[in-house]
Amino acid sequence: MKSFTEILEAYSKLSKEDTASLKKKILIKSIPKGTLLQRQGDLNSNVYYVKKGLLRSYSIDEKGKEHIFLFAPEGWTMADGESHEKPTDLFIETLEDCELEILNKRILVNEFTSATNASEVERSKSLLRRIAVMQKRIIMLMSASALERYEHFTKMYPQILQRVPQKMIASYLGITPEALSKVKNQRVNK
Amino acid sequence: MKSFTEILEAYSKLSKEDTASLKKKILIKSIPKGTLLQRQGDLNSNVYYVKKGLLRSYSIDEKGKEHIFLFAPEGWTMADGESHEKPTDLFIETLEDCELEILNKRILVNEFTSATNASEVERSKSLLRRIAVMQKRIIMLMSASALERYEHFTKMYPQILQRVPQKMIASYLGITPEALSKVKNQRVNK
DNA sequence: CGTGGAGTTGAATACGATCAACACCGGTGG
DNA sequence: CCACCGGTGTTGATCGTATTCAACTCCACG
Repeated sequence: MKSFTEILEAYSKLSKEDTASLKKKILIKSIPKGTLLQRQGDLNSNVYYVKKGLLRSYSIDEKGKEHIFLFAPEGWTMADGESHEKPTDLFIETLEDCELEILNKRILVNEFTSATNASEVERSKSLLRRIAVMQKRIIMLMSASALERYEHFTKMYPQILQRVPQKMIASYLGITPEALSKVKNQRVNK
Repeated sequence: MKSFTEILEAYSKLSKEDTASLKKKILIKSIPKGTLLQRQGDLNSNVYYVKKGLLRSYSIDEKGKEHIFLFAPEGWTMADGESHEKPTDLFIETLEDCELEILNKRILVNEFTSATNASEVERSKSLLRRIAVMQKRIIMLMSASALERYEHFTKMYPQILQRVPQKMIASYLGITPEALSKVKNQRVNK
């Protein structure tokens, strides 16, 4: 995975001024072990490229349990949040002393969108949305019981619920059809 | 979510010739319920935009079990595979009679990369790689036991294994620290 | 030293998987 | 028109895996 500056250097078609101005906005920082870089609910998140050290991102569910979402060792980038407008879902923390390249997401989006074309922006947005959906799914699979997953699904995708056989819902939720059938009964008895 | 043609129409900065040539390559097809559009291991995959109907993507694990990865109703796009060079991980199937916009991935990549700048291509690639990782993680969470997840982790991320406390590995795998400890014992007794 | 976090072990429990039997259609062919 | 069939969903009994809770060891670090 290439670092921000490497990407910028590989830039062939962006103008020199754009490249230079964006490059100025990348912070390079040394940050000690155990620092919280971002917390759940933060607006205005950053993107981190790990030059040295190790990061983790994690969420804390309603029951107070931590779920690690991703480790990012040297050469990886860590980011969270579909857009720079919505609050983040994850905490990001240094697990070792780190050297990081830090790029503010709002700046990233603004600079890039002005320097590039509409279709690519659209494409990126759609990929980011997809990532956000998958991220929520992973947290769900790690933290929620069969019942909770089902209730979440019914809320999120009522239109799909009525159009596919139950066993496929079960398969999507990661449980057996029998388990789903039983879970639905528990549910009406409340 | 915008359809391919809508995106193309929103295009402001791509040249007219590029837009027109790409537009020609989008197939619009009606496809009956129950058709397999793509199977696990296919090369040369497509991207599908659902104008009408419903798609599902799923994988089949070593034990022969199906796991639904995603439903795509009207207005969603369905795609799989990090790049057009690697074999796909998923089956894609129509669950209803569908009307689809179909765009070949290789064509998409070739046209776009020639018409856009290096940094955006780099950015897209990095997002696609991230999606591929998450996709594998979801399949893993749905299909693998604690032991299998741990063994997979040790193979994939040996460098991380030695740098973080075990309870964090457990948290990443979606199991309790106690369970991980027990799983490791089972393991040496073989 | 002594204290607290990390890891291990064991016992009891809970949750979902598996297996088997059965009810309920919806469609097909006799 | 009805009988049959396969697929879907339900229910119950049993089993297995992971969770929970508690006790204990072992360091690392003050």
